[in-house]
Amino acid sequence: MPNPLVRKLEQFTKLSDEEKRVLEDATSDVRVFGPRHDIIVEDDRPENVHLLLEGWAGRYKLLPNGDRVIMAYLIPGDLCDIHVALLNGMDHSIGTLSPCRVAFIPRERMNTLMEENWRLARALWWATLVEEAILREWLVTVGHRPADRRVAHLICEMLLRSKAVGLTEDDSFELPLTQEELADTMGMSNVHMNRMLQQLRAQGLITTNGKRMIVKDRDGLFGFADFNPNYLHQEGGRA
Amino acid sequence: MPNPLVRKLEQFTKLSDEEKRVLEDATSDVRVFGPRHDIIVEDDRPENVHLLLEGWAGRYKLLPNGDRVIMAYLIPGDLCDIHVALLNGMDHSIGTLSPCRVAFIPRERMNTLMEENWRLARALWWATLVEEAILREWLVTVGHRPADRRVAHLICEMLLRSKAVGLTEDDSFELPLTQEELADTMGMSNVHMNRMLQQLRAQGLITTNGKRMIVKDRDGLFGFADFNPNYLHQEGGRA
DNA sequence: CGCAAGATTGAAGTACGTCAATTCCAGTGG
DNA sequence: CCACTGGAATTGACGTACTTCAATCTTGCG
Repeated sequence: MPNPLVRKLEQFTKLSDEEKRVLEDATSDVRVFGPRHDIIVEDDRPENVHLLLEGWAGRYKLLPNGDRVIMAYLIPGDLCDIHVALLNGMDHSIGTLSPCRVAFIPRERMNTLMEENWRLARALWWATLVEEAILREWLVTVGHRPADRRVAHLICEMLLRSKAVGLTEDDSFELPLTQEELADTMGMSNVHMNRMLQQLRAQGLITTNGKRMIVKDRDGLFGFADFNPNYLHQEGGRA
Repeated sequence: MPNPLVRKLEQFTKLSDEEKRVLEDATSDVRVFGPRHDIIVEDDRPENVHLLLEGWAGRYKLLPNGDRVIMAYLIPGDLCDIHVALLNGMDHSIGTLSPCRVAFIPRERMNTLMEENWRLARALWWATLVEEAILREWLVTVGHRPADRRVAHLICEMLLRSKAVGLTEDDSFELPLTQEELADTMGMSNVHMNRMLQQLRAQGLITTNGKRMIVKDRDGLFGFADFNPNYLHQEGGRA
């Protein structure tokens, strides 16, 4: 199985064997977590950068009123926190959503790796810019789309992101989240999330089978969600 | 007047005279725009990176239903689009909100500049990570805070960001936006934005004088907004 | 001084939240 | 193999924070 980070970065630029080796080497310290387990919490200044190899995790904050806000989903190939290689500390927490396999990369190692190899640094930067683009789209979705299209849009995105790391089968993928977690992500109540999912099923756009999300009418869903995948920047990078 | 980009990056790390000179040199091609003028539009692959020297601009998208969504405010010192130095194209547009002075930096120049100077590249990367952190906080705000606190939170942020580039006087700053633009930012109607501003005035937290926003009770406003400035990463960078 | 954009107000509708049951289901132990 | 259990999904009734529409009032500016 190829390293999912390598796979992801190669969407942006071809990596040399040497570069791939460096990345592979860095991801040798692998640890396993159960679901709902914190990897880093706010204000930490961890000594490691974390790369998700298997499972889903999420960035989140807890509000004084008790609300949990999920601001991003992390899937295999995603780096949790190059931030800490550059920023002062975490302004949010990261926790697993499903069981996960996570590679721990020492922060210093990451730093020298980037300093010594501009191409690699650039590829990693590219990955954070894509993350930022996703965040912008979520902001649009949460702020300006009605609840049903919000849910539809999220499903479209996670279908494509899952596909990009080889985790789809036809148009279905594992969505290992509860409706409450989905609701905390899209800024709505779990009750309403439930109703919107039912509606999408009734519209014939999706089916679910346990934790598996099956997109029955891909074009229909994309259209309904007003989904433009350009923000995922998946077309393969610049020459 | 010092270059606002230099000023900003020095929040992260001390720059050498040589590094400052390189940045100054790069920002020699300056152009002026009136308000509501596009600098880059979606799907562009512009030949220049744009640095805001004076005025306010915003990242936005237009939705099929006609909604305009403003996803970020750019103020002096902010880079509009290092994205295009790395990504395939713009997934959103950038337009001025007030009259602006903008420096045009050739994309290729930016690329070689970063490639040749890792410290500078790192500082620029840091800036994009801060931007990402702001985006996360907006997502929290828009998705999970009631409208009155949403507005309050935005005012807190823009007060601190303005202060960081020397654009405040006591606790007041220029907010050159219409209520409709503010509403498009926070995902609410202009009518409701108007009412929330009135409420904040009635609570004695703010006053306005034309386009000037005056924070009358800073602690009160911070408290009401549940504002934690950690996400702005303004304490000065790592050693 | 006059005009257009922006700010403000009121009234009426609605998409969503909250609360509280009830049902479903995967996992566990007997 | 089945009964038990606790979390998740689902349902219904009801309340409310927002939106929309439409009018009026204010302000900056030529």
